[in-house]
Amino acid sequence: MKSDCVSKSKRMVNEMSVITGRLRRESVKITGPRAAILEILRVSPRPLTNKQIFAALSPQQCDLATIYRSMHLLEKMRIVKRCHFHDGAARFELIAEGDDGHHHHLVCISCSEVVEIQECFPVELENQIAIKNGYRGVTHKLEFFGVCPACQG
Amino acid sequence: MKSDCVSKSKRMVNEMSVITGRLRRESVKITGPRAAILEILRVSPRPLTNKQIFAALSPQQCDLATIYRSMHLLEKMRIVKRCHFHDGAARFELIAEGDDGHHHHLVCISCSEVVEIQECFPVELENQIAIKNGYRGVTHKLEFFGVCPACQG
DNA sequence: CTAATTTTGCAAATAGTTTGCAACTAACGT
DNA sequence: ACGTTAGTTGCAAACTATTTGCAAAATTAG
Repeated sequence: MKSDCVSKSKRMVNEMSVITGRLRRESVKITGPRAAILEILRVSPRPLTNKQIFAALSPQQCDLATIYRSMHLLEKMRIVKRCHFHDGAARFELIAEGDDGHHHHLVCISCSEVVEIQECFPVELENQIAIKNGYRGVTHKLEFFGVCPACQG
Repeated sequence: MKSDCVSKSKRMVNEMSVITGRLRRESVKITGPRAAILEILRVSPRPLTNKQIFAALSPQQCDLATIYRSMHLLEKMRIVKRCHFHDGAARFELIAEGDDGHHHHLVCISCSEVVEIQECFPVELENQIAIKNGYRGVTHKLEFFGVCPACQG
């Protein structure tokens, strides 16, 4: 039995072998760039922009265009989730296997610190909205913004 | 008393005179481009991108850059609200005088039809989130996405 | 009407993202 | 281990949204 006693966080579930298994299953090649990108995301405590991922890679480990292409692929495979903090750049974070990746963030408008939020928009209310308007397959995008403790003057 | 019996919608409150009054009060000049832009927004049933506003104007009534600048100004003055449907371009809609402009949208992922939604994320829940994380001045951005009645195969 | 000041048009600069294409490589079968 | 082959990558160029410098033009106060 492992002596590793890191708290059972989402990150523990995202073992590289689990992810690469999923890739293989869908006959997506596990290349150097992809492994490197996934490793960056795996250890990041917050969603990253493509540029941030690029910067986190060892010098020229892969092209920025490859990161963009990888994120599209991983997003389609539901391995990463795209989120928008409305500063112009998309951000990505790993979705744990088995998790639907649906959660939200609280972002500091001053220092950009990001907290993952478990609370969600009430399902019944969302259903009501869908029914009232005749829409099907309704989902939502929700992000919170405020000033973090450290940035409160 | 007016015989006009259009339903008392948000649009009725946005009389041009009311808006120009606000501009004058803050010594912002009422120029041709600004009046034209505001008129476009006033009659639009949905938020518009800068490019859509530009297209809606009479041929070369104003430059695209002027629209961008105007939207920044109007946003700062809280005359328009910026919203994001996550398709790469910001959209803007008029905020009625007295209204805080806080509401959300339900967007069809197929035809982009937009419905304005009155339901909102529960305040108590938002407060809980703020307190739990020590954040101040917490607000949120929320948009719904689904398939509208007309697009349901 | 004129001065003072703001605003605009135009063009060029940014920033994020996408794409064509030839060179490259992981994965599979042998 | 080795070649085949389809999926991938790097590079550069193209695109889209947005911003900005600056001289010319327009609004408003007096």
